[in-house]
Amino acid sequence: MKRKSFENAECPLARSLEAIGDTWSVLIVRQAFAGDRRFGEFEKSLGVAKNILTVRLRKLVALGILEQVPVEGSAHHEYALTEKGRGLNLVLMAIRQWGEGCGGDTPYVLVDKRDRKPVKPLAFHAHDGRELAAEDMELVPAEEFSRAARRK
Amino acid sequence: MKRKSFENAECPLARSLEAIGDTWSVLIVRQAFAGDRRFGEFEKSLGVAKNILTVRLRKLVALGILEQVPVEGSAHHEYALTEKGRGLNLVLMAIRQWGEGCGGDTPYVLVDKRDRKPVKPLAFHAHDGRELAAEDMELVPAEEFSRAARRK
DNA sequence: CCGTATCCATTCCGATACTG
DNA sequence: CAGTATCGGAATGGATACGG
Repeated sequence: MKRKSFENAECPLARSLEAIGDTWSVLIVRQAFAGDRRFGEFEKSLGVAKNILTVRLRKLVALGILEQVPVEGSAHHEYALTEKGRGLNLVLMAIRQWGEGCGGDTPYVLVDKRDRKPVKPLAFHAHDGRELAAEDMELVPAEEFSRAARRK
Repeated sequence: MKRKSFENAECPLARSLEAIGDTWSVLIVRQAFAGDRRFGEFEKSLGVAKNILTVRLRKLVALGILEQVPVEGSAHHEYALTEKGRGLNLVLMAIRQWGEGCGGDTPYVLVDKRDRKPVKPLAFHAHDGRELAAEDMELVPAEEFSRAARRK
């Protein structure tokens, strides 16, 4: 039977997974951040079959994560991250940070270009700047929250 | 042919995807954060087939993301997030945050339990606290970084 | 209530050959 | 170089029936 789709899920997590819940797509985005732009670059750096790459690129373009930009002097084009696509950097880094925290070695360090110092690990911060643990937070429906805020 | 495996990839991102690059696994973890603990709870809240749920739960346990805890007075057990599993909260929230930033409505708000105020959006911060954009950062091999640090 | 076992349709993945 | 077309095998997903 057909695989269940989460496109119209009310949960933003499930909806996002429709976009990036696929391994190849994530890896393609990673390579896009690494500088890959051409079809052949993705193909070589990922070792993925052409047909699969074609489908994935199309999907990412359709989702507004990549966009095709024409190349002057060539009939072909390149794939560039859109604003939306660049927003995935945070997600990718969160995943990387999690993976490194768990047993593995740490082959990469994220550094500030300006002073070459490592960037702080991602963490939650309260409105006043306090760092928050997962247990200190709660996910509430937006509607309920705005009602509570109004009452205040 | 067999699907390519990224278990031994040198990239922590690819390795992590082996663990959480699957839609059902992520959704199961989400439900675990939401409070689901029993097999039947996951089954009902996700509407997933039993056999698939069985496989996914086993995988998550094998990966050290969930653990089985015995239930007193019952022959059965519950599934609880491990420390490693709880670390995924940041990843899930990063994905949710990204999904919300892109066109969709924002059905949920993450609030501080203490003062009920919304938690700050996730962002990168330099060592001195400055907020950083993706373009201001660079991912460098750990070895290279420690060499540079030593030279300083 | 918590799984396991089996069956079938669909989808996916990789290789290869082919086109402009 | 950048795809498209096709194919076989593998894995996945869902339904259902069964067992402790």
